[in-house]
Amino acid sequence: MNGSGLQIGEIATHSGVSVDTVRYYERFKLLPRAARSSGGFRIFPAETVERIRFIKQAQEMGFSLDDVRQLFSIGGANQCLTVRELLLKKLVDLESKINQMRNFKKVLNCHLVECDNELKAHGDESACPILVTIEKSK
Amino acid sequence: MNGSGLQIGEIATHSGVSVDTVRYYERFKLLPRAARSSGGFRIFPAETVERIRFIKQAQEMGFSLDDVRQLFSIGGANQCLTVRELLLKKLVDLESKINQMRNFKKVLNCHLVECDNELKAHGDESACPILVTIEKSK
DNA sequence: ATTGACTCTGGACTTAGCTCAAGGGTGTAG
DNA sequence: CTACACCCTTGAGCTAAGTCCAGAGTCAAT
Repeated sequence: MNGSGLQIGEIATHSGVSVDTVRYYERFKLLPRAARSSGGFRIFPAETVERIRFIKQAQEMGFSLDDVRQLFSIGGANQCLTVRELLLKKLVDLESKINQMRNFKKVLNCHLVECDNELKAHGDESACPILVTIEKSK
Repeated sequence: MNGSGLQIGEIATHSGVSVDTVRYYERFKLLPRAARSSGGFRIFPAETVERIRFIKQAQEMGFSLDDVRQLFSIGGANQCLTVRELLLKKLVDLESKINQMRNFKKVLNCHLVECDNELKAHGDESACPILVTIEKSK
């Protein structure tokens, strides 16, 4: 029963989420309501897999499902501006997040080095020096 | 009533969270149980503010409160290794996250440019080109 | 002694994003 | 025709990280 439509299970495994999640996304309008077989099974177009992957990626980047739906729910004219603003805002977020991360990475790295030195010097027995330092790290 | 102890409200405003959150953190063992006044009011040492800020920062970096508590809950010897592993894991996470973000930033930037061009070319009336492109973006 | 701002505890409620369960139907291979 | 994997809907439950509430007590100032 497979011209070029996929069942929910196939979609799920190919996109790396659970069938429940796929249904959830449909309910949540992140996916258009899928066509149904005569018996009521959902039949998805193959692109759905890509779409779900996109959703997941956006999510990782700090977009909420609501945000993503906004991106998708663009009808015709004029709303380009809305999308633009959303993207712009998220871009700024991403940039500052990246900077914060770089910083924090340094802090953690620093702790790691201390940790290693301590281990080398006194073995397992010594108290961890990280916590002392961690309190001071802005 | 202030030698060098702070009330919960002061802690809250100085560290930028709500009093409820401070109490929550105490219950959750992210803060040591605070001393109490004769009447039962919590009295915090000033460092608590820094500690809460650290928690918030770690959280931003993708640590869960549970992770943070692990960092804090180090007793004495030997657990240095545990902390080490946690930090190491988080560092790797951070790095891959940063890369993902760089990537996604490019994708979004690309969309923005298209969006702008479209607006310049056809004004508000044109359909947003982002969505077409977005579907294809891995 | 009264006011008004602040705090206490315990527990219920919230939001996002799933995840599970119950009870039943579908599709196909043997 | 029966087995078995898969699917359906509805609706409840879960986790994280708070947030809010009621009813009561505390503290400093007037």
